[in-house]
Order: sequence, then structure tokens, then C-alpha cells
Amino acid sequence: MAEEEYNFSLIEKKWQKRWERDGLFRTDRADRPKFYVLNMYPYPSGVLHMGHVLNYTLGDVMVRYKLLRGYNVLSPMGWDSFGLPAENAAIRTGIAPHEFTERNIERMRGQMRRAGWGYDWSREFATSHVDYYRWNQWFFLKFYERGMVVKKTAPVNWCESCQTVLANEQVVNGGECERCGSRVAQKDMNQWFYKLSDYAERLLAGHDRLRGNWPDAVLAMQEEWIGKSVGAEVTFTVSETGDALPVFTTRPDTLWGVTFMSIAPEHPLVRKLAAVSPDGAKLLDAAAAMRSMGTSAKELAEREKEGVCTGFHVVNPVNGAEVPLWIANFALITYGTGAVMSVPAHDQRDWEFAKKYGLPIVKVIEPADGSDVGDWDRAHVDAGAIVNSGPFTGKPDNFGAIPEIVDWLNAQGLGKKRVNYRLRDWLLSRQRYWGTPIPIIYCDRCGIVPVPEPDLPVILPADIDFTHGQGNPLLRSKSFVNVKCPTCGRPAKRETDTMDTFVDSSWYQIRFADPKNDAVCWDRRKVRQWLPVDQYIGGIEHATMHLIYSRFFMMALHDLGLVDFEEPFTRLFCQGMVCKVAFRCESCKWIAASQVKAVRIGGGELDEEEEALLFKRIENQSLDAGGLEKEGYALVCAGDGGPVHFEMTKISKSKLNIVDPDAMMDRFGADTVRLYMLSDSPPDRMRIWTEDGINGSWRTINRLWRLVMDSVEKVAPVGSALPSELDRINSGLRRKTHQCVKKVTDSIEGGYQFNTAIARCNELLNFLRTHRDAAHPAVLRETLEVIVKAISPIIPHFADECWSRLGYEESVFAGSWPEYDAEAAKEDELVIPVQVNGKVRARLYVSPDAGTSELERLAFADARIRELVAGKSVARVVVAPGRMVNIAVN
RNA sequence: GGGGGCGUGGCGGAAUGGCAGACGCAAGGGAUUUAAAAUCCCUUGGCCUUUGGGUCGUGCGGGUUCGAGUCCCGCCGCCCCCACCA
Repeated sequence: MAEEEYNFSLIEKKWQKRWERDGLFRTDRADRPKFYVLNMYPYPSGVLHMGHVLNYTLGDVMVRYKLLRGYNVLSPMGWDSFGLPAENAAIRTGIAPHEFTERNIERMRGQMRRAGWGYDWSREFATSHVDYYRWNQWFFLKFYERGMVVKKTAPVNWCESCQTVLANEQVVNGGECERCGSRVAQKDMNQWFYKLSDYAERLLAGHDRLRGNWPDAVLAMQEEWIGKSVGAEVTFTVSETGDALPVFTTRPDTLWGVTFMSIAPEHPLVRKLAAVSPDGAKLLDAAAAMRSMGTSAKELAEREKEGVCTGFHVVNPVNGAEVPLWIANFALITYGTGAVMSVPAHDQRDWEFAKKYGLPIVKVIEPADGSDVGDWDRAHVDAGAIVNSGPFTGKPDNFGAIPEIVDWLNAQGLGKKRVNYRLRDWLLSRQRYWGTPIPIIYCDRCGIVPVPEPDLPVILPADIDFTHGQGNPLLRSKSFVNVKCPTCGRPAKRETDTMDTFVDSSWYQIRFADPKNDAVCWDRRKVRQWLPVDQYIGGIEHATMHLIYSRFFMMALHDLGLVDFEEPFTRLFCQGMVCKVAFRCESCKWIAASQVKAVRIGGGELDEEEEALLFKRIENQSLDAGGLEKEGYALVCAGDGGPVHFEMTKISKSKLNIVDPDAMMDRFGADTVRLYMLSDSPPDRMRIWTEDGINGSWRTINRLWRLVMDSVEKVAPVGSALPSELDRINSGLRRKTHQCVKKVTDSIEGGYQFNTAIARCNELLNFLRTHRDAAHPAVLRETLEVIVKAISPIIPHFADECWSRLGYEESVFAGSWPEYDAEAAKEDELVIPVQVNGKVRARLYVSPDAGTSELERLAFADARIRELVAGKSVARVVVAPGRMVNIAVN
């Protein structure tokens, strides 16, 4: 028989056409139960990278598996197409953002088809199309009516390089812009906010229904982000002016130990007190110098505790004690009330501050060793008995006494229980062009006027010059900005800020159920049919951004009566980040690896081989910056010769460390790349990108191909029954076959451990390869069919080709998942380890003849062992629980 | 400082409390070939060995157990998230 090479490019194209023709991913199997699989949709950057490949391959495996399992599967794809890169490209090149975006979508859609990912393309949409973003505006108006969106002046994060504000969630690495990596400053601005903080408790409560179905890490991150803390609010009074100063504390048990009060430099009281203080000007200067705003989070964390005494005092309501009032740089205006009651004896930060400025320290919790403040070298924060605390002195457990103390504060009218959240409102405004215009008009007479619903959508103007001028280009569009006030008809100005693009992704999962509707946002029946999403798949980096916003948005839509559910994603799987080393030149920011040169410190070129080896070591993390220097090397930028730093980071286009899957697909085909992505490590684990091992995936596919080709003549006809009696090899084959079915099924249903599922398929393949000649034709058919089916969601084109060679007309995905035969998968011999003095020395194989139940066989083994050791010097023979025979020898 | 995760060969990684290292990569050897590629076969944790095997071995120290990579306690190290959060 002529050897037939596996021609992936022909075969992959052929099956992609077939699936399209047959409408494999259309959602018209109404007789089946629904299953909605959603992959986080991409920003159309222009090219897919390996992170996408992992994400979408995982999703596609789920889709195809669910098809085989008899579901009506919804698998849509769309584009998160608003955002900065398109606008920045426009500024750089003059190409309009919509044009840039459309072009990128074209290219990426082609890559997706080529990868063989199955989507219902009839549902495709892009968020930058007015058909989509008009609903952002509509929701905004609905939220506005309900008071769920507000405009307020607040400290916000400002990215100078992106010329826009950022939400808290978009500030990363202790003060860097999530997009461009430059330092974020804080300033006061009047901006639009969604009242996310109103939903803090509900978001938290929702974790109960998500637990088990969402990764623990994501829930933990969200909990941390919401940052609930329970305590009390207690109102102090400024002695000199009578101003009330409420403070939030989680430690009301230490109220009697307050020795000074600290307020944030931005606290309104600062200005008020400065106005009546002889040293007012000095105070204002000192406060200005300590402001947290305009300082990056990193600097905030590193700077030393500093403060200035105001000369004023506050009265502690619980005991009437007068303590000095300080302005302190560690007090944050953004948390609690902006004031901290300082208890240096029992709070490390207060302790350091008190030591620095010589403030008194009063013990109110007795340490276990009974020591006094004078003996301490740090604050005492552990539990103990309460002392020096008025009515609570003598309580043995300070933490346990907190509820009682709060009740007492309440009864005395001195304070009340308070729950404080770290979660703040979602800053919605962006001073950029390429986003959804906020449907608001400012009128000198009528103030803030929402655009009336019939006037929607507010269309993003196309006649914009991007290459000239600073700031938001919308400000320069006269036709956009100048409008008539909808209320009074006089000239007015349109809001030029656009919405954060996270608004788009907060509800896109619903729109896929009814993507073309232009009368209403969606048809309720269609939403009921598909939502919520049964399986959502995406990167863990969205844990505190998209995944909080989207949950909030569903709850808000639920409150508006637009949806019946509160949680958008029933199950969530987060794949690990695909990382690769990225290089940063000190002067030209991120640069491609090809632009980096290695040199010897003190001069001297490297030969090519030496340099390649060096880069290899950097890439697989076996050489860090320190090691590089120690060995006498340095990296420089090929452009300007400046020093280059490197770090391991998620692959992304902006960091110029992406790997384009096209090259790999050219060489090996889509299936090999798909198989490779899932073969080696569990998909939730972070991985450093390498192409080592892709040969193995290629070999696996070819081995299987040759096996199928060599077997088609030998294999029993479709539908042949298995013989009733099988020899050892054939029953072994069937055992491995059904163990493979089980493993792959469990891996998909459970933890997505495809590496072990693939390993099991490989094992079966290897076993069949060595025993093929002894395989019964019907068993051979069963085994081949199971391998092909079990692996089909991962390498679908290949599987379908094999399926047709095995004599089937229909696509493998038109059929069903293989039945698991537990009886066939069972080991026929019970293996009982025999342990002598605690070490396994032998293994006893007990055949089914000895009994059908495990207990019977164990008894048989016990008897057999006793026979064997009879008369020898043996202390005891024990059949241990489980299956283990222990022999203790004297 | 708080929270989450992890620690197993040269590498990615397997192991319902029961033969540690599945499966694969890389490496080495052999077959085939004029040659190379491809393919096929073998070896591959350390040490010892009379080649039968023996022995040590899952970051470190204890514990539970007939039996621990796995469970418990205490360290050490790494990664991620949050962080002057009152």
C-alpha cells in the first residue's frame, strides 16, 4: 500500500469547509438542551497570539465535546473593538480608528477560521459599531434615571501618557497604567461614575453561588478588592472649634488607648482649621507637601511616616480625654472617613509614628507575658485582656468584647456599627475619542441634561483630524460639541468624554443571544433561552476588572428588570498566562527581541552562537539580570545603544513579545498547534512560551495517522459486534480503551487536565501500535474509533479525516461521545502489594477466580500468604485495610 | 504586613494514602540510508553491583499510619494578588 503522508493543509481546509456547509456551529438544534460556551472576546490588535490560541482552543474543545454530548451549543465570537491602540495608531499614522479596526478584524477572523475554532459567525458583532454601543448609551440613561450613575468630583487616577483618567482597577503594579505602563498620578476631577460601591455587599454575597464553579483564586481576589471590614464609627470633637470628626475603626476595643488623632492631608478639616490657626499658612504648606495625590502608589508605600501637629486637639468621646490632632501622610482620604484614631500601643503604624514624634503610648490590652509598654520594641497586636478601659476593664478577651463595646457605643450615642468597603465607584469617563460617547448635554440654564431617548444614538463623529492637536479629538469636532439643549433649545455643549471600554464587555455576553436586534437591547425570550453563560473561559488577569464589572452590570440590569439572573457566568475557567521575556530599552520603552544586542561588559563582540545561547538562557529563565552581569554580559538596544532590561511577562502586542501562531500553523498545521498547546502543562498554570516539544505533537499526529491508514484494510466493517471471548491482548486493549474514555471525559468535565488526557491517548496509541497484529478486527475498530473520538475535540480536522477513512459519511461531530464501559475498563487481576517490615517486597496478583468481590479476593490473598509463611519465623501477618498484606518478620 | 498558590529527573510535568518519575521534550546509542531528513528499536534520577539485584531518593525537621510526594504541625524557598485599609 502506498504511504500516504498526512497533508494537513488540504485536510484542514476541507473540513473547515464541510463544517461551515453543514452549519455545525449554528444553534438550531432546538430539541437539545442548551449549553453556552463563551471565550473572552479579543481586542482586535491585528494579530492573534499564543494566549488567544490557548484560550480559544480550550473553548473549542468544550464546544465540540458538548456537541458530542448532545447539546445545542452556543459558541459566539465578537470584537472588543473600542480602545486606545486604534486611537494611538490614528494619531501616529492618520488612519481612522474604524478603518484600522476593521482591517484588524478581517485578519484575525481569518486566523480564527484557520485554527479551526467553531463559532456561529452569524452572531458576530464589534462593540465599536453604533448598533452595539447605542445600547451602552441607553443603559447609561436608564442607570441615570435610577441614580445608579453620578457625576462627582473625586480624586482620580490620571495617566499623562494616555491623556486620560483610569479606573482604580486599571492601575497596576503599585501605580502603573495598565495599558502603557507609565506612572499614574492622582488628581481631583469632576467625572462620571457608576455606583459600583452600592453593590459591594451583593457582589460579596454572590460568591456563595459561585464557589466551586469559579476558581478560588478569582473569588479571593474579588473579596480582597471589595475589601469588607466591619467595625465602628465613632465621632470625636475638635476641642477648640467644636467640629465633629468621625473616624472608622475595626478596633473599638482600643478606644481608651487613643493618644493622638491623624487626619489625611486632603481632609476638609485641614483647610477649616488652617483658617482659624495662627500657623494656618504653615499647616497648609505642610499638608500640601504630604498629599497622596499626584504621588504614585509605589512611592506612597515606600515613603516614611510623616506628620505635622496642628496645635488643635480632639476629645475622645469614650473618656473625655483630649489628644493632639495631627496631619499625617499615612492617613488616606480615600479610605474610611479620612481620619485615623491612633493607638500606638496596639497598632504598628501608630507605634512608629508615636516613637518618631515622641507621642504617649498607653496600654489597653494586656499581653500574655504581662509586660509593659517600656519593655516593648513594637506594638502589641495580639489578643489579651482589656485594661485601663473604663467599663470594659477586666474583659478577658479583647476581640470577643468588640460587639459588646459597639452596642455600648450605640447606647451611649457615641458611635455605631459600621461596615466599610475598599471598593470604590467605577470611574466611567475617559478623555478619549475611540469609545462610546456619554449621552449628556451641558446647558448653561438647565445644567446637566441627559440626551432624550429618541435622540439616541449619539454617534461618534467620523470627521476627525487625529494627527494635529492635543487632548481629546472630540473637543475639536464643532459639529459634535455644539448642540441645542433638549430642554430649553438654547445652544449647549455635548459631553466629550467617552465611556471606559469595560462598559462594552460588561454585557456583551447577553447581546450574543440576540445580536441583530435594533428595536430593543434584546428579546427577553432569547435571553432566557441562552443565558447565563454555562462556561466562560479567559485569562485570570481579568479577575478584578472585567469580572467584577460584568457581575455588577448584571445585578444592575437585573434591578432594572432587564434580565432574570444576577450572575452572568455560571462556571468560569481561567487559563494561565502565556509569558515570554520582554525587553525594555531605557529610552525607547518596549523593544522587540530582535532589537536587543548582547555585548561583553568592557567591550567586545559576541559570536552568533554565544549570543544565541545567552538569549536562550534568558528566555527559559535560567539567567537573570544579576547572573548576566556577573558573567560579564550586558544587553543594549540595537537602535541607540542604550541599556536594556528584561522581564518575564504576559505576551502582548504592546510589549512586543508576541508569538504569531501563523508561522507555526504554516509548518505543522492547526491541529498540531492545538495539540501542543494542551499537551504539556495543565492549562490553568502559568507557562513560559517555548516551542520545544512541538515536534512531539507533530509526531503523535503522524503516528496515529499511519496507524489508521495501516489499519483501514484490516478493521472490521462499521457496526460489527465484538466477539464474546477475548484473549489477553484484546481484553487489555479494551481495558486501555475504556480507561482512556474515562480519563478524557473526567478531564473535560472536571479540571481541564488535558495533559493527562492526551497522555492516556498516547498510551493507548503506543499499546495498539505494538499489538496491532494481534488485535481482533472488531476490537481494532473499537479502539481506533475511541482514540479518534476522544481526541477529536482537540484535533478536530485530523479526527474527521480519520473518521471518514474509517468508513463514515458524516462528520465525527454529528455523532456522540463514546460510551464508557466500566466493566471493560476494570483490571481483571487484583493487585495486592505484600509488605515485609514496612517495605513493599512483592505483589500478589489475584485473578477473578478467587472471588468476585474485593473482600473475597483479599481473604484469598491472606490465606495464601499465611500458607506461604507457615512454619517460618514470622511475627504476624496482617491484611491491612485497603488492599495490602503486611508481614512482620522477627 | 495580609491573602492565595507552589516546591518531584537536564526540561514540561504524572501519581483515589499503596511499584515515585505516566506521557512528552531534550540527550545518548543502534537499525535503515550513498548521505541527510523522516521512520523504527534501545538507554536515560543518584550510588553500589557478582547484572540476580541492592540501596538512597519528591525543599528541610518532626508527627499520624502497616504504608506519606500525597494527611497534620513547625521551618526554608519561590510565584501571584492586595497593601501606610485605620
